[in-house]
Amino acid sequence: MATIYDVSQLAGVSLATVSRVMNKNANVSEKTRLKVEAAMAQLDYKPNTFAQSLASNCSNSIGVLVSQLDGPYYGPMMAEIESCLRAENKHVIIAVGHSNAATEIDSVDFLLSRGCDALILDVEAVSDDYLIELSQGPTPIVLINRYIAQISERCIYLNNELGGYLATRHLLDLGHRDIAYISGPKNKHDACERLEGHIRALSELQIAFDPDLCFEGNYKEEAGVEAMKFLLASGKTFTAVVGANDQMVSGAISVCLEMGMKIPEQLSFVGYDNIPFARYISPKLTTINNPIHEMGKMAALWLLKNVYNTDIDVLSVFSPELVVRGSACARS
Amino acid sequence: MATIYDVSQLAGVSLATVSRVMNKNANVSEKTRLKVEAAMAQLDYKPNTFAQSLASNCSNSIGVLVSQLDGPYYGPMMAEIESCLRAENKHVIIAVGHSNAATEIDSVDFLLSRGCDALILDVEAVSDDYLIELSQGPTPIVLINRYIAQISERCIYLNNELGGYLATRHLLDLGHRDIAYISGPKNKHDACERLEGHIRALSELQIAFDPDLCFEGNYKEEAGVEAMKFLLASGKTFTAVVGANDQMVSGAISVCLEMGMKIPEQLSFVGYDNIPFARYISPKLTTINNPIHEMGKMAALWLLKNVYNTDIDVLSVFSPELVVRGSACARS
DNA sequence: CTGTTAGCGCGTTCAA
DNA sequence: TTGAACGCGCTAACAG
Repeated sequence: MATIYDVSQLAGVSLATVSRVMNKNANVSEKTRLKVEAAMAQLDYKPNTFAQSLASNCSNSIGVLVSQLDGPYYGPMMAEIESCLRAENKHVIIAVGHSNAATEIDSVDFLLSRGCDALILDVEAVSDDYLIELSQGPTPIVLINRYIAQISERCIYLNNELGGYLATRHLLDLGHRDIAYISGPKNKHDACERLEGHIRALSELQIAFDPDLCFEGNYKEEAGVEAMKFLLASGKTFTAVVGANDQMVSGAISVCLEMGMKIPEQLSFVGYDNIPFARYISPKLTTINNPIHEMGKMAALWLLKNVYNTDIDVLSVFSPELVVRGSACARS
Repeated sequence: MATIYDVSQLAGVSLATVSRVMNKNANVSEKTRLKVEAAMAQLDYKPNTFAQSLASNCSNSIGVLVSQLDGPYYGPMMAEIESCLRAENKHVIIAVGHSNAATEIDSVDFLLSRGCDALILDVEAVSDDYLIELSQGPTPIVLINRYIAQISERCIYLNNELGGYLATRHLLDLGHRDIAYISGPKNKHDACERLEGHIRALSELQIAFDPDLCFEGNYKEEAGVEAMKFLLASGKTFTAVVGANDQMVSGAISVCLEMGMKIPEQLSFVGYDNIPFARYISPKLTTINNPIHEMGKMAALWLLKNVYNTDIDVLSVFSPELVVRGSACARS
């Protein structure tokens, strides 16, 4: 493997000059620059990134911590992050937190020990205080899907409460009054916020929230089937159900269909997230769009701008939006 | 940040000794080892991975190149790879190839330039020759989802032809004789192999393959809807359709459902891959299980064993298997 | 605009 | 079993 030294010899210049042409910025005369570039090409020279990192204390790597890698949710986000960063020749190191505080902290340490220049975190179990303290450390962080007032400028966040509100509001507008709710795990911020939105929509029409009509699931399909079975067995009346994410709704719908129910005629459903599959499920899911890939993009661009001083525009904010498809209809 | 030097001072030993206790193997007396460990703890010492990599020429990082990150397919694989590698304190750097030769090659170069100790590649567009040559380079590679005879020991591979055979065979066994096929892109190995399996099953019963009953899609849901529209409009008779992956089948089913058709009574479907969502689609997909996450695991373990000499057992081989659910029934 | 010279933090001989 | 010394490949002052 050719080193910077070999290049400098071949080009007849010093190490420093070679280093200068590599790192653009400095002033090098056209002539010597061409000489050096020719030498680099001839030797097929590739800089050693470890040496660069050691000397410059910059690794050009970003750590990305997500709570899971399987499931339909994080793929689009990772894809955006990778492509934005890659375009600037940064690389991404991944870690998975499994929504578990110990694992999340361990993952952060892992990423930090790997010398990441910055971290993109989608963490759920860890405390606000931990994150605030972390944000004061030497490595910049950006939070996805979480809002902490003290470090709000580092939070890339969707208004989950509003999304929950919109979902339920849609059903209310369609005439439904008895609306069941399949919640995400109560220990997750987004799950609580979505539920709050649901309750707010209800209260606008003076409808009391009925805890018996609410089932707490874990965001997976299987929880949706459990929830539906529970709700159906409860003997309670309801003409619509809101799910805290599309996966649970799809699980819930599957049990209804299996029982021969007509969806949405007999029961309306509204989901949340608008995962790619939502439009190919039958019936097509009416849901709340969660622009998770855009949030990934924004996180990446934010870092490019604030950590690497790249000259780019960071996107503006975004809001949850209702996507009307076929899983909810007017109350008969 | 404390360095090895600080630790050596505090412990009253030399740099080399500290280095020795970090890298276990060497002989250090119990007494001095404890002294050093105490010093490391007191200083909260964390080794600088760049310096380690530079000096040892080993980065403890594995590059993983997949063709896409969104979609239901690669998530489970990435999850397995991350967890296996992470357990051994290796980290994974990701890159996306987008099934495009230039991008794939660029990604490999990118990963290589990042000093990865080894590469896990899921590439489709690049030639066999390129991969064979790459495998002779200094950085070990493992191929997922691809078989190249000359480097077979580095290929982690599912028998796609057999899977295609099983899918069609199942429909044949159910009495179907006119079977449409929604193929993946013909420039992808797995797509061709699956189709070959389909044709073999057909030929076992002396049924000629009818090109008019075959539509080439791009593995996405949307291609499934296009395919279905095309097949329905063709005027050809068929009672069943095999899709080269679950996503296209779900797209295809969605158009049938929208037209009011009864699935599977009027038309049977068999998919491929058994993506997590397959069991929550309505009707639940009969499909071919593709143990992609196990392949990811195997790739990771193989590297641990062969590159890092970790003492672990590598999994045995696996085969595609039919998963019977509700999207295909006997011909009426 | 270019060259010289120190490090960056650690692994690894080679002696002792 | 331990320590001294060198080198990994590159960046960043500082001089000129």
